[in-house]
Amino acid sequence: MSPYDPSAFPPFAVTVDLVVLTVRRHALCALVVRRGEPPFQGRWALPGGFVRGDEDLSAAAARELAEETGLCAHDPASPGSANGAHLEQLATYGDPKRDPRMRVVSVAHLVLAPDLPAPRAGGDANSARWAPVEELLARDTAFAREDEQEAPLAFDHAVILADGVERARSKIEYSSLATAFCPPEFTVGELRRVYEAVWGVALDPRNFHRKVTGTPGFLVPAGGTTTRQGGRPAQLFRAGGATILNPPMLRPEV
Amino acid sequence: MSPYDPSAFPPFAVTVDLVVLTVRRHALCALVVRRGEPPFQGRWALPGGFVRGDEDLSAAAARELAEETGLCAHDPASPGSANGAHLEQLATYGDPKRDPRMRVVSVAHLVLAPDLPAPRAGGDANSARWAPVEELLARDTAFAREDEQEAPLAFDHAVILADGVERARSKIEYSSLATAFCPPEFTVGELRRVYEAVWGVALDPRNFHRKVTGTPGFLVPAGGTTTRQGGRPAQLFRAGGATILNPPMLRPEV
DNA sequence: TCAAAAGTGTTGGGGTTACACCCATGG
DNA sequence: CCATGGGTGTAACCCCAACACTTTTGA
Repeated sequence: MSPYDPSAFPPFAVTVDLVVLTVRRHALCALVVRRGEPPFQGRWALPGGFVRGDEDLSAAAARELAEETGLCAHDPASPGSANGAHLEQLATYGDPKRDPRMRVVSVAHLVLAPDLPAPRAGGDANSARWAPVEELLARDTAFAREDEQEAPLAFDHAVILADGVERARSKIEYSSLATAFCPPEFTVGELRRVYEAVWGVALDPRNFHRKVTGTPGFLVPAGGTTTRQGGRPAQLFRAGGATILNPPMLRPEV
Repeated sequence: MSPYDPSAFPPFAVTVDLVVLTVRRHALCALVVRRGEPPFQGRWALPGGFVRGDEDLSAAAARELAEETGLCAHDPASPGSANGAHLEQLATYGDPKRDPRMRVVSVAHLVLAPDLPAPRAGGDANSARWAPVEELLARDTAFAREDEQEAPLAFDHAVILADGVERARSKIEYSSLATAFCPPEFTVGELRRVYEAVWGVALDPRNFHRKVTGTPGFLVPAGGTTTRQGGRPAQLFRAGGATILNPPMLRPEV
């Protein structure tokens, strides 16, 4: 049996699905789109689509991201343009029955973006929204056996979303990834509120300040101050070159 | 354009590749097989194969593992049989040109196994071996532009291997995964030598002992002692129920 | 003046490092 | 007896949690 023989292997459809996270109104939110076709018609789902025949996986993810949000992805592996959100591969989901139509293997990607204007989904603003993660995942469990319409996300997207959220939660512990949720210039307090929203905990502002300003390369002063959060003016920072945090930021144990 | 239309998406071949790691003679080793066919005929490659049409990704990885090594995989997600090696999904590689024959997306998996008798590759012992990862990855860079025959692993397998090794190196920091490299019963010294081999560093035996025995749930006494390492008899342990280590094991910085 | 947020100083405790020291076996 | 690895004790040190306290703005 030659490896060139097309009958030697079954054909698969390959897609990318996106877990796009942001922090809005002190809550961790994910981008979801409403499905216009069966299966799961009218239900919310993660954005995504087919990988093209000549396209790399990360390129497909970046393309879908641009199509759905207008965001410009910044894959650390292939340093792209600025203004970019963080993009990384998350995991691959290939259960034979995950799509009732055919055999689909989906390579999920994780995107972390600063707070943005309302999303657009191919120009249709009604069919895309930022939803609090807590709501999406709680609905998954609590409403599962009640109302089919209020049930989980389409396909296995609740699992993918949960995996993406968990990845984000652990990765901001030991990396500077939390700055991907912030605008280019931000204050220490704004960065702290990112951690608090993603982890769902309260952090001591004084110790947090010492920690992040005392880690070399994490933050660099941007030269100005702002009072947009009220109170005493706060120094503005940009993300520094450091990508890993050692020692890590400690997450309080609930 | 209906999603049911087969012409709406290009067909892909989907494979699993395995990064199977073990510790032999105080060195971290990976399982490689010799390719019998072009492309890369005669070169070493990671074991792997096509995913079947009705098969889950982790099931395909476990099947390939059994076929190549006789190992029984123990996927934490789907608790299987005992005697099992640790198996987890690593990452997915889908560059359009990674296989010159056709469009292949490979879902790489990471396997951690205790030291084993010489591997068998479909009964052919000559075509499979444990190779020190240092050698496999050094050859990748040092010999790349000299002798084509001594060049890197086939396809993009050097990258996949490097990613798998990096995953293993970081994961033993904050999890009890290092015990997957040990036989069912092992001593603290044997576990320490696993860490030393994977990280390529020397650890203080006294502090290591205190650390692992002082972490609740990491190790449970198995009730006996052994002198197989020489010196004073050492207590035997089994892996405890704890899977995450908090605080983590600290890796000395080079 | 007061509330709110930004910062700094200080103290106590847990965990790690480095190393002195003892224990138990095989050769 | 001595080399080898196993295991305990201890002091210095680093980092973090907790919290008192000062600074600087807007309302």
